[in-house]
Amino acid sequence: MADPVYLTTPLYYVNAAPHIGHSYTTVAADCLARYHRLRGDDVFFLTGTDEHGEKIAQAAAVAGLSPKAFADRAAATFHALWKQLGIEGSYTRFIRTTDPDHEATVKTVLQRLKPLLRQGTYRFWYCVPCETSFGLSEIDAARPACLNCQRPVSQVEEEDYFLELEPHRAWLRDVIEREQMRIWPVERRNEVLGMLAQPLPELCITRPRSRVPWGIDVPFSPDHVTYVWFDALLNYITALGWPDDPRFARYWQEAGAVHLIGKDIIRHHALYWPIILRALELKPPALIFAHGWWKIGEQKMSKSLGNIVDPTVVVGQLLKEQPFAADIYRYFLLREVPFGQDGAFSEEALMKRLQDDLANDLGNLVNRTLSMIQRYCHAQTPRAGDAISGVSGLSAEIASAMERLEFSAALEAIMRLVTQANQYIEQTAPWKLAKQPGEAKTLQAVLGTLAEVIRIVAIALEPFMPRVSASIWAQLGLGDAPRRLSDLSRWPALTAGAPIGTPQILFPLPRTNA
RNA sequence: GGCGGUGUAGCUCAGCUGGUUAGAGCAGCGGAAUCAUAAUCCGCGUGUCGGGGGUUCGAAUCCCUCCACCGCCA
Repeated sequence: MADPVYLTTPLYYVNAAPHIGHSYTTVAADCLARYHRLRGDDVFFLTGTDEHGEKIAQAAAVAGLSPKAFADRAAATFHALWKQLGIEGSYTRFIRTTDPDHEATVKTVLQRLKPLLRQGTYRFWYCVPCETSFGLSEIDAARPACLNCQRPVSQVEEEDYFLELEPHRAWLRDVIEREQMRIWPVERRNEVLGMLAQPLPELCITRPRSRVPWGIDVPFSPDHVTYVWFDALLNYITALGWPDDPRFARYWQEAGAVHLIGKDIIRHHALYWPIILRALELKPPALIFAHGWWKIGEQKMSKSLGNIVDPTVVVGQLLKEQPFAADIYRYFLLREVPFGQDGAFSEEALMKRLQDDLANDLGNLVNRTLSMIQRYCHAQTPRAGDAISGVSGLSAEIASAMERLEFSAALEAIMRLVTQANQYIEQTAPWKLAKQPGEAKTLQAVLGTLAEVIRIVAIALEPFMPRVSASIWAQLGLGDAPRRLSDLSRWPALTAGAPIGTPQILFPLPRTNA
């Protein structure tokens, strides 16, 4: 039967609008989810929003809203973005940490862990004007200044509940070294192992309600709410209906979780999370993949620099002339940089990918082929000749790339086939064959071969550019026929004589006025 | 300060456990073609593989050291 797969993005913290980084993780997860579905796997794909904590309460106050109303609005923004990027409908659930089932899960977990918790004193830095706290290690004790406003911060103490991590350190190191929990890319794994070379401090998992009122109740202490990260991580099991839902057995225990995250939250996912799970006697995730950051040109993206890239602007404005703007953006994110490394976003780089890879190579290949079929074959699918050389290895190449989450490598392989098809056209020169009546059969075979290649490209592109893939599919006249990964290695698969669809320019480019 | 990483063509990078003339994409230069969105295709790279030293018959690939940059931890 179909293999279960459990994929997650982090729950995005709703204190700020979604930016390119949020979209990166979700696009990658969607691509992986689509790939698995194309393969026939049974995918549970989870994303959502993280809505508790002091920063949300603050942002809400600034907006003049209740925290919940603020979070509602923010969650809607994320929803809308995923819709725009072709991801809505792909995720199995959009979970919010304010969802009732999640709050119930958190409370259940706290009850279960209560015997393991220790009450103690939590020390941290606090900026009174910002109402923001910072961990002890975040602030330079020699010059204690707020990370937001640079004003002086002071150390504060409060009574909280702690979960001990140190007793689990040796176990965790073992689990990572034996690859029972994989951490990719390997640099991140090394970092985590580095963290595990020293004793782990306790994890403070509550906050006093008096200071942070916006959080999930701690069932055994009316004076406390749950620390937002502790709350947020648990979503991964809430969504599967832990503890009793059969989906939990299927997707968590059987499949093993694949968590896609940004490298900034590796600690929470690779240290805290598996230990929390162990305390609950649950197995750790199967894979944590921490991707890199998008820099803007040479610079780090930051609020203070004012250079935050809003995907809505990229898709809705920069690419507004494009019928497949979202797919172009997706292609750029997944193709430009190997997953795991930092990348540089720029309008020039985006436009270059659009023009070179998509319009000139891919779009042109589809268009020139279909227009020749229209002209030379009465718009009927010709019978294919032999496959061109790049076809046979593609399936394995994609499989091996996707297994390692090397999205850019998979796209590179697909685009290599596109280039080979363009080369094939030059070599066979169908327009010359068309002028030689004796070559009619060869002409048909050549164009049939090209149609098959385009069919294969369309299937292979589905996870990356679903709408472009669907358009190519329609242009081939395949309509509602499902795309399946297994058809990647079928040759030929098209029905000779079947009518093709209407050719459509995939990536219209403005005339170059040079 | 501790741990780890990186430094290869103008740019971004591949080069695994050492072995024929060090590669790709992009950019650049020259040419061909006209089916196609002036889109495509072909040809062209003498790079001190960061510096120095060492191991080896042989090193970009191993070891030492120095320099520069980066990450994580403290």
